Amino acid sequence: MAPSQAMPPGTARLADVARAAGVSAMTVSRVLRMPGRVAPATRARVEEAVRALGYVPNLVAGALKSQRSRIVVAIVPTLTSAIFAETVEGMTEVLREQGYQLLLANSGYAPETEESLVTAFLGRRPDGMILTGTQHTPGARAQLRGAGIPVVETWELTKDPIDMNVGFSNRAAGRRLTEALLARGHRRIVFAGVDPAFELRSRRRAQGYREAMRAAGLAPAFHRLDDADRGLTMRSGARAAAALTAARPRIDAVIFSNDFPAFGALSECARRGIAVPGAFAIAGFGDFEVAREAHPAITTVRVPGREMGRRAAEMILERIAGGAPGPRVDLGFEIVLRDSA
Amino acid sequence: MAPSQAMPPGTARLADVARAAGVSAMTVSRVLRMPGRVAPATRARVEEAVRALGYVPNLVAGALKSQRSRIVVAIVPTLTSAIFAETVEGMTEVLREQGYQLLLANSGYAPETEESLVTAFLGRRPDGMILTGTQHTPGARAQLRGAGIPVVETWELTKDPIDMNVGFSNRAAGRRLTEALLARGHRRIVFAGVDPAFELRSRRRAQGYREAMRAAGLAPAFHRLDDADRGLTMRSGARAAAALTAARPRIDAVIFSNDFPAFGALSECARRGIAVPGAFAIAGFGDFEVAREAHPAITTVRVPGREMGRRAAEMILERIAGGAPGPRVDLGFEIVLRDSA
DNA sequence: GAGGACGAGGTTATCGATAACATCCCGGCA
DNA sequence: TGCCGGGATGTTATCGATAACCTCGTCCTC
Repeated sequence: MAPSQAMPPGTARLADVARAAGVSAMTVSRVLRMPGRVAPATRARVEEAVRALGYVPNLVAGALKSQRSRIVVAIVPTLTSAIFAETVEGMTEVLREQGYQLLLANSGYAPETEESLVTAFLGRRPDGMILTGTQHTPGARAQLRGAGIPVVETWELTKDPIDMNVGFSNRAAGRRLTEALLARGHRRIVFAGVDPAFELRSRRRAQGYREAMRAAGLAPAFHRLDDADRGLTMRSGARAAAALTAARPRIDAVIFSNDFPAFGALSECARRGIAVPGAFAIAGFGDFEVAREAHPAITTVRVPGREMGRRAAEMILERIAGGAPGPRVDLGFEIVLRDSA
Repeated sequence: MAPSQAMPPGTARLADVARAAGVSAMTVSRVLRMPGRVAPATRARVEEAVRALGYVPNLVAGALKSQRSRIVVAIVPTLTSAIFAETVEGMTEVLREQGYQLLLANSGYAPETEESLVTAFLGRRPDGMILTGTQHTPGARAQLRGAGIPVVETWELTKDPIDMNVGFSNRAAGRRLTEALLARGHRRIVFAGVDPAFELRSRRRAQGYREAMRAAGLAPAFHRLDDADRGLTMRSGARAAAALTAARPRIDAVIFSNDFPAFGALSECARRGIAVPGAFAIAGFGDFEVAREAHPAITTVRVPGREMGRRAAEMILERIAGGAPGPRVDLGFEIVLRDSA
């Protein structure tokens, strides 16, 4: 008979399978979770019954009794930035192998939204939580500390993590990129980013930039991108280029806090017939595909997006398994010199 | 006393709150879910107790008893394509307002992976499921039909949906875009997409393209993008441009099944000094930001990514609430003529 | 041949909330 | 005055699985 004849959802329960196989419910449960501990003949009978009934274990019930939900929560600022999407994919890859599932939400870069998401998700009793950045409300921190589950903060390094931390130094990246531009002979270099009050990561990069400029005896300058929604758009970069290429005295180079506005600026220069990097050099951040494929290709910083997701998930799983991974992992970054600066 | 003093996770239960407030557990439950049915004075006492104990309702237990998980599952091919990410964001926006949460996974474009995800997720007893595309294994379809939950298939239209369907006609979009290029005087037009065996949506677009070509008395031609991982990359478009611009007789225009390879092709032409659209016209699909911001800007098809996500979520919620939304919603598309073709 | 170690499987008692039903109390109306 | 209706709250019985504990053989060892 067909495994999935019409049946009201959740019709088959563990007990039904047990009856069909002539064993106890516990034995069925064991077959499903620890097949090694059941005699082969019994196991075969149970597996057959599972198949015949189209039984799908109710993980909700299992989670309640066992106090392990096999769910990990991830909160990212946005999914539409390819870079966070990669981090999320990295997480799902690792979690899926271990039978864990990912509950996802985006905070829209707002810590208050993040806090309310944390509250709501904690109700699911997740086995772990992965956050983006280290900027969280005191309420969110308190709840997470109190929840007693492994927590990983990603995309930045901090000395005071809620629990664990995997990322890279945005500040060092900003500094090194600036130094690279200085080495190429640029002097009047501007940093363009969103309102630093909102985006800590971008602020850190700007900070590194400033250090490098000052160390070279030059004056740092910040240009604020006018992204209403804080999502870093190409358009905002184009507008920035329009403004900055007109500045006098002439600006040599602009470092954007993200490859998208950097690309927008590059395009704007193409439209205006401004030579890049000859008349105006451009650098970005993130090493998205568009930076590699643009013409000229964009100098940028490669960051370990997917790897951060994988490591974060691995750290959570290791802790669940009873291990004690180091609290802080620096995955580094890489300056990628291309033609645009 | 502080709301969140150190406490073993999940310490406070409904019963604890009830005791602290001097009421029964049921009353606390009512305050949380149907505040209107509790006398104001009682409600205030309960709310105070909730706050004092830092109580977070255990949704796992609630889901088990009530048979409503307030979870909706979404399966997308990939998150790294900005377009699916937008769809997912649309879903989370709508679901969050109603207290629902999104369980997410990516199938990597593989129907078999999708099926195993469906099985795994069904164990969570979700209240609804949203899939991408209409190409699913028989096993997945059977499970979903049998699960008795609302299901929405997105990004395509089908006459035989598992349950509900929201999308647009990829075929009509392909046809209309081709017609637009024909109207602009292009004759030798090639369609470039990934292996049609894998990506039904792209195949449908190619089909529309073929229809338009034949209707104009022209021979259609397909160029296969060599994307190993089926993720549509800019790089593959660049390689395609390298090959196609060398073809003799000359090719007038190429329609890419996605804006990313279209952009890659555009860049490759810039590198080679080939005039676009003069010597080689390029069109894409999706209306991603890069299409709008590239120079020249890319002619493409705007598709309602976010809106599909929102509508899919709304349809699920409406069904849960007892309504019966129409089974099929066509959100249309829009041809966006720009400079590249 | 007794002791016991171990493998296989069963029993029992929850996990924490909520649906369904029961109770109580009070005001209004005949 | 007595009865009824309904708002406010309490009681009871699960939802479906699993941790922890227990039983029963079997086979090995000294």
